Amino acid sequence: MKDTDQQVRSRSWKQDPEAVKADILTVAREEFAEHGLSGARIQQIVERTKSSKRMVFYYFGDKEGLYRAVLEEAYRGIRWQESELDLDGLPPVEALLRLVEFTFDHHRANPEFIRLVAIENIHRGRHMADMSDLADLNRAAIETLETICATGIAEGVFRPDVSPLILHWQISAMCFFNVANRHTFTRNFGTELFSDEAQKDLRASIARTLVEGVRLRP
Amino acid sequence: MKDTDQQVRSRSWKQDPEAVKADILTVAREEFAEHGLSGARIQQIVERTKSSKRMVFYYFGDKEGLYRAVLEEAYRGIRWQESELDLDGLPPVEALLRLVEFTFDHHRANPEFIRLVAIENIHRGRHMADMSDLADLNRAAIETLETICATGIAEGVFRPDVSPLILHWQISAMCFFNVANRHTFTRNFGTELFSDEAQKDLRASIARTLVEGVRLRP
DNA sequence: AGAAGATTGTTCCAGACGGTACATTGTGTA
DNA sequence: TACACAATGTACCGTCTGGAACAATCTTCT
Repeated sequence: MKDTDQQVRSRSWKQDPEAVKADILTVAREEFAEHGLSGARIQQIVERTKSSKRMVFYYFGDKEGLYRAVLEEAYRGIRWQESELDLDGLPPVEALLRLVEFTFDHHRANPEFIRLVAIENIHRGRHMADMSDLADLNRAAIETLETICATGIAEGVFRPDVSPLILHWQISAMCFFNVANRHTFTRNFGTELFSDEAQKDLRASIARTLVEGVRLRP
Repeated sequence: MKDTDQQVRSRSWKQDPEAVKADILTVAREEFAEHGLSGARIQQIVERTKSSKRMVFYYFGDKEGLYRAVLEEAYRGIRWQESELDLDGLPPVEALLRLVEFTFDHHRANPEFIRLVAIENIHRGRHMADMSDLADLNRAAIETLETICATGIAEGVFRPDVSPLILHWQISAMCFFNVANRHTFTRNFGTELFSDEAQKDLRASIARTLVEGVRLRP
């Protein structure tokens, strides 16, 4: 019994349900993000898995169940990453600037998630009906902006009528579009805006736009 | 031969290929916008048509051919509508404001088109490869903004470094997101921003943001 | 009228697809 | 060890789907 082989896990050497589920979810996420709910093929998912078709239906019920699980885990993962950002103590303009830049980079770094959200919107959000635990995470996102706005207004640098929700909406819009609509935009207007340098400029540009949009003027 | 029955058309009374094509395209557009390329069913399309499955393949080759035709016509239709807007002679700030508001309304009024674009982005714009005649229409969109920006800079009300392309990108981002991501946004943050009145405010808010973003400050 | 090509109807199919039945093996517990 | 249940392998199925074959009918041109 060398514990170099079997780690701290009390699990056996042959069956590992959690690992199987995780394996399936990882592959399924990629396939759904690539081809959508109807476009993804269970067979194709299974082939890239160490598991079998049998197990997919065993653990997730049906195709939609698998899709829902993928979506839910995707949201959880993303929100968790977001919580890494700490803006406490920064002056409001600086905080907003950082938040925009962070969101921009964050979206850019997670195109698979963006695709899943776009796909779910095509389905009119039908599959998010009962994802109850998202509420807290979303509230956190808004609260961050509420703090920034409150401070900004108090210090007299933000317009007194800025809406944290609208501001969040605007940040999301810009950052989401940059990833989600990259392809059609490129086909229509060229790749000009999507080189690494151009993206840096773009990021600065939208950060500025959003900051100027909330700034109070004498 | 009463010409109350047959209009000016020199066509016969029984065969009308153009009408058949148009009929198929209309229904196909709705189905593709609703379910995506892989999700749409040819049978379902045909059932809502006065025509038959046979004709779909006769005129459009295969499913992808039909999809491509739908996409192309959708773009053509939209751009044509856009050309109705006339901003000549307006002061630049006013012109930009109007353009943003017009785009906002325009996108909102054409959710089917927005969905098609979102779907095509999921496919990485693969099906727009040879839609050559879009180039002109797109250039027109940019040229409008170039004029506005040039005037604005000349009059000293716009920053001298504004980029018409980036400005267009920003306008598109906001207006597209409002329609495309409505569902997931609603699930996450409530319907608050999507009542008719709230949309009015939102429209004003993004118009202001974008205008302030280009404004030159002393 | 009649040939030639365009348009349409009917019927069928080969494969793919999501999902299931049945049997077997692993595993924690008494 | 023996039981009960969870996890897995294998093989199979009914249906749906995009598409094709074959044949008939319109329409135009000579």
